Amino acid sequence: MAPALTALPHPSQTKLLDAALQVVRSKGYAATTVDDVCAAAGVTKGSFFHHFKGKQQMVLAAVDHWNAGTGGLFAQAPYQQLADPRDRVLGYLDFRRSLLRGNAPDYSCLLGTLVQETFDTHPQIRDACQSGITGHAERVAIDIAAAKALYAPDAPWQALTLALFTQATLQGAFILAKAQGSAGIVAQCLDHLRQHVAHLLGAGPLPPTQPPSTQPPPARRPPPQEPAHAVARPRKPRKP
Amino acid sequence: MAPALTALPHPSQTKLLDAALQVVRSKGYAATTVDDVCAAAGVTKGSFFHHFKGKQQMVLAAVDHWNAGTGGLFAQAPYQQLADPRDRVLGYLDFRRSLLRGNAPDYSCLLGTLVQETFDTHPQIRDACQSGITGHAERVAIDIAAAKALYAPDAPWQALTLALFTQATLQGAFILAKAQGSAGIVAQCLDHLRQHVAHLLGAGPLPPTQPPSTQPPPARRPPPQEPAHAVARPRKPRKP
DNA sequence: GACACCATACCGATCAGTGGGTATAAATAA
DNA sequence: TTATTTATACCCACTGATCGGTATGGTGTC
Repeated sequence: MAPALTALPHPSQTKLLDAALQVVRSKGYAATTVDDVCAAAGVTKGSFFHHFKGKQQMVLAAVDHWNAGTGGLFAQAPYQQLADPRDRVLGYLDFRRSLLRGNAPDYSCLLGTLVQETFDTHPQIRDACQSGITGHAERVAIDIAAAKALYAPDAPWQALTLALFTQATLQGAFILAKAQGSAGIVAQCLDHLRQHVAHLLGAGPLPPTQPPSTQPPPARRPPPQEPAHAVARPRKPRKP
Repeated sequence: MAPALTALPHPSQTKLLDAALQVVRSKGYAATTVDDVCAAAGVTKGSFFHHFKGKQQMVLAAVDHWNAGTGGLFAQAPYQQLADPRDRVLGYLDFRRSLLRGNAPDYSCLLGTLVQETFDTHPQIRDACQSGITGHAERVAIDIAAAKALYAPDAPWQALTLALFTQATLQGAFILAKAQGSAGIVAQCLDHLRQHVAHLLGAGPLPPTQPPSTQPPPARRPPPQEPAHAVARPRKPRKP
């Protein structure tokens, strides 16, 4: 399906989808009511059912909306400019860390939240989440595979499996962050993840680009030394 | 027959709690109805509300029931008999792998499923899950700390943080398993996790207890005794 | 007036929870 | 011994509220 020249989405529709991203990540799918989404978007139910066939179809559209947003976010991220694929892989993890602002509904993943409670009851939602997660992992795996070819060509592990491992760790870290009400655990998991990935890719314990920064108590930002590295404050998570 | 000081739970109550573990892990908290649990337990609603004050209180009791069950499971596990704490840590990960039988509702974690959709709306449930997850991680961290004292006393990482990292990876792997309808990804994540932990604890790439067995493509669980689920597709297309 | 968009009242289904009843058995009174 | 009370466990019909979805009508714009 190529929506190249299809109608530009109406502002109300975008407001509803943005609201859905926030509400669903806060309350889950089943507990999210249509009225919740309408209230968060500032529109009425009539508008909702004008733009969407029903709740499930709206959530499927929200998954596409999410994939489009995150896809653009990572495609534009500064780490993509790094020449060395290993630097891009580690830069990806550091970029993930830089996104940890606000509360769990702001930085956690819509797809992981959704699939958890719908995998057995809503096959379409499950499949949409599955393809979103796998698609993202495959994009990460491209850089991993390039780095592996350079630095660990004979290692027995697979690039896609390592990419899925990073996604699993992030998804699980979001769960722990929700449980303890703090994003600190996500940063600590990213520390371990970075160390493991760096080790698999032949980087020393102190990588050439930056120290791994395994400080348990706080979640401090690692100061990058890359040139074109402005403050990564993009526009993925919406709403306060 | 002198009963214990604490009243022995009635069989119907235990049946309801066991049913709740299964149903909640399948459908999540909000989508689980009291009638669902009663039907799965083979009792009626009257019995349900005789034993529990309401749905939320029943789930809180189910969390305790879960913690008691898993606590006993890990306390009795054979790896606990190993003398070397590092062997116990790696044995714990291998034991987690051995639990991957059946479908996602059978091997995934109640606490992670619950906290994902209740952390913002049901603080009591969130706190119960948080203490359950943290308590389990702290028990794992005891062996990790002992192994670290033996094999990596000066390493900069913390035992509890590594234990939480293992929990995050498992929780996230469960999410991916739900998305792709297969437990293979959990086994692959456990391979990576085992390698990272072994590396941090100074163990060689080939551990002494068992090979890591990184089969990349299918990673199907070999059907042990059950000839039942040759095809893991018993999904019921529930009406949205 | 044709159409996209939005507002509001309403409907039908669902579900947590209740009210009120039965069954059984142990303890207690006769 | 028999009768009565008490307590636990259980069942079922019902209800009040909620929520997804609909019906209908209004408003602006081409």
